[in-house]
Amino acid sequence: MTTSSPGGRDRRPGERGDLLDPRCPTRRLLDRIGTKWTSMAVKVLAEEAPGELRFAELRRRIPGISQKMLSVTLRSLVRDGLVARRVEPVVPPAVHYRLTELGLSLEGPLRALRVWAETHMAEIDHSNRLADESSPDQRVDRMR
Amino acid sequence: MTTSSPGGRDRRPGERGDLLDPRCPTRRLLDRIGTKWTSMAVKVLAEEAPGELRFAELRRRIPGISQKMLSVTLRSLVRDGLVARRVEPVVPPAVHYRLTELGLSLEGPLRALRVWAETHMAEIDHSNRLADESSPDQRVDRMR
DNA sequence: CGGTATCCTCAATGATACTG
DNA sequence: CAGTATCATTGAGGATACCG
Repeated sequence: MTTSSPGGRDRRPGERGDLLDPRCPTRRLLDRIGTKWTSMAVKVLAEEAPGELRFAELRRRIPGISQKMLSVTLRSLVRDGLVARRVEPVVPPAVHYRLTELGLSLEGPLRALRVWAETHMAEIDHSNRLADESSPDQRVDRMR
Repeated sequence: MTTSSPGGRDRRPGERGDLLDPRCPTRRLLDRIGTKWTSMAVKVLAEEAPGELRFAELRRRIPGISQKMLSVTLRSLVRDGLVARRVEPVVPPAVHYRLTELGLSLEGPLRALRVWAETHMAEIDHSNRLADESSPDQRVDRMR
C-alpha cells in the first residue's frame, strides 16, 4: 500500500490542508497491514503467543522474507506499538519479539480476513479465469 | 501493496516454481484490498446496497480519487467478481455498479477491520509519538 | 546474532489530454 | 457520461555487502 503520496499530497496525522480524507483510520491501517509482510509477521507472532520469538526464528517462519524486510517490518510494528522488542544483553545479542495487547487485538479482524480469503479466493480465481477467456480479443484492440 | 514482484518473482495463480509461498490467499487478498481505493469503493457500494451507483456517483463519494483510478479499481473489482457492472444502452452511456454476493460477503471482515482501525488508531498514533520524542537523536546518527 | 547501508527495479498512482 | 491513452513520479521491496 502506499500511504504517502506518489503524485499527490498526504500528511502526517497532525497536518491538515488535504483535499481528500487526510487521516482515514482504515486507509492508514490498510497501508500498514497491506504491506507485504506485516500481516504474516503478526500471524506468526500470534500463533506463538504468549511466547516470544527471536529474529532468526521469525525469519524461519516467514518463508521468503529477507533480513532487511523482516527488520523493516518489525521496526514498524514496534513503532506502532503492536509488537514489543526485548533485548537480552548477552554476548551474541538475543532479541525477542512478542505481540502487545494492541497487536493481539488486531488478530481477530486479521483472522476473519484470512478465513474469508481461504474461503473465497477460489471464486475470485474462477471469476478471473472467466474474464480471461471471454475477452482477450476485445482487450487486444482496445488496450495495448 | 504489491503482489507482483518489484525485485523478485511472483506468478499468476497457476504458475509454480516460487521459493516463497506462491498463492497464499491472505496475501493475495491483502494485495487487492490494500490497494489504495479498493476498500473504499467496496465500502461505498456496500452502504448503497442493494442499490447501484453510477460511475460519477461513485467518484463523488470517494473524495480524491481520479477518474483513472476509479476506472482501474472498478475494472479490477469486476474482474474479481466482487462487483457487477451493468450498462444501460442509452445515449450518454449510463453504467451502474453494485456489489455481487461475493463482494457483499467481504464487507463483514472489512467492517471489522474498519472498526478496529477507528478504535485503535489513536493508540498507534500515540505509540508513534512516543517513538518520535524518545529517539530522534539516535535515529539521526544511525539512519539518514 | 541481528541488524544497517546502498543500489536498483518496478508496479501503483497521479496528471493530463483525448474519445465513443 | 464513462472511460482510455500517455507520461512522470514515488516508494515498497529485493540483492548484496558490511558491522557491533
